[in-house]
Amino acid sequence: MSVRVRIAPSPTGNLHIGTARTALFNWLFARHHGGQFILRIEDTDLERSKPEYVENILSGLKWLGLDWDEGPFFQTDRMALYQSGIQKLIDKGLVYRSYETAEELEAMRELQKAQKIAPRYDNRHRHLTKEEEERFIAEGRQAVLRFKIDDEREIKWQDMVRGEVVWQGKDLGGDMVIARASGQPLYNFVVVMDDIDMKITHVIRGEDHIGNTPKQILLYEALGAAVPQFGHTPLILNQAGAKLSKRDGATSVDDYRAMGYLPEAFNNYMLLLGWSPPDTRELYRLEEVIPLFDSDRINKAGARFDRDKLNWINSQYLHSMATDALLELVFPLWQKAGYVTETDRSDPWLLAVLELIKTSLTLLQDAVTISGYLFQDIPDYTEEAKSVLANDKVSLFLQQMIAILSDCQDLDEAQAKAAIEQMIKDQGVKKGVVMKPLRCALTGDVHGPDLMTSLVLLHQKNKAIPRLNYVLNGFK
RNA sequence: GCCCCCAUCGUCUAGAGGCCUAGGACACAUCCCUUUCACGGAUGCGGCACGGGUUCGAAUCCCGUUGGGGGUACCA
Repeated sequence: MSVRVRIAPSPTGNLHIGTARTALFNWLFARHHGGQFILRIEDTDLERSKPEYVENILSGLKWLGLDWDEGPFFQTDRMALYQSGIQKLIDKGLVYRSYETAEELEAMRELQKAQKIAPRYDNRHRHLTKEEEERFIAEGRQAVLRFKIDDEREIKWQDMVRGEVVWQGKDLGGDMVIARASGQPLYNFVVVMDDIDMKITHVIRGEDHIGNTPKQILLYEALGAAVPQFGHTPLILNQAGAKLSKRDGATSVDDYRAMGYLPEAFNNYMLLLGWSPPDTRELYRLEEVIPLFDSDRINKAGARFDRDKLNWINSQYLHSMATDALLELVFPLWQKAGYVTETDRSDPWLLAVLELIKTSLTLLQDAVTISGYLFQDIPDYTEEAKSVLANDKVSLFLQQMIAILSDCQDLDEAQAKAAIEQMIKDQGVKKGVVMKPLRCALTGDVHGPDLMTSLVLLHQKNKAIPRLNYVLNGFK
């Protein structure tokens, strides 16, 4: 039987990192086994589901390159299916109508809490007499549908990640509601109906679902369907070691996209959070892990999300990226910063700029901040740079540089270097004595990318001489 | 409270009883490269939660303790 897995996000928020990693694992599992990866939108919670979140989830998965083979399916389109399932369970006598009010259930739980026993539904309406039921109806009560759970049952499964997991029926919280009075079916039931209908063979999901699994297994049995394989992945934790929540700042894939992470890098990082390759290599593109990926190397313990490591991976991808491909990504950012316009797109000078700053990048956005001095007419001079330029001898170097540059419009790096070496020799000073003020005058800062290349690039755009003059004229 | 899951450097992890004097990566520190900042390279720092077993031998198996996490809905 061919492998069929799914990712089933709920559109109650933007694509969450945890969902994205579950999607990644499912996608890899499907690709590894030559199976199908299905996308299903779990929008049965009418109050919290929003169309814009559906959009966000779809675009996020696409951005990551996690293409799906079937779907997206929407649960709200499949109500007829759920109705038939409910009818089936009614016919089998496995569900019953339950008439408690919210207040009654609340009171029940309060009492249980006071008695220090586990809060659970006490199955009080499981065996209602006809008279009792009629009385509730006469009172105008609405009934939910509850699925009977046998307290004596022991449920066990062989988890793909954790091995054997055993659950006692009595710990499942009593008979479970599978549909509201309105007829709206609820999560645990709907998931099972869909997974049966979509012939899902392996359910790989977060550990937070582990307690749902025994309930769902019972539903599979009740519906006379084969139980799929389950695998519960560890959770992604925040810095404090707790489940990632909205309060932890950046938790959606979108946030990371906006911050300047590459999808390849983000995938690579998520992969390493909870899965480990068979050797010590850390950098993998998706296609490369397909042959390697399987559930047996998924870790059991939760993993903290570590920005330092993500940053390092992102920088590795950025540094090794082809410069023209990188330009495609950086150009819009430069445009936004006002550094370039559409007509500059094919300017080879831009490639040279990227070539220069590439190894300094951690985030895509760094390409804007780091390259700013090359695009401005006159850079912003830092206080530190100004104090370097305050030295008397500086003007001599700057004037000599102007002379060299004026003589040679298409100066190259070797020539520039030779000229400076000559200058150093003539003056009998150390290299830094010349380089430092020159850097400050040309770039406005004491630090930055290679000075020779910067000089050439600036001169090509006729920005070098004006800057030197600007400094010589007392920053005017 | 109850149930479930988990436990190796600060973080992510390798480790399936002897290959472990516990390996790799990030971070951190130092050095090299270098006009600077980065990049790159080298070195270093740093860990098997604890207590009992089992075994000739345990990071690895078992039990307990502790710690952490998840769940406990007419949410998903």
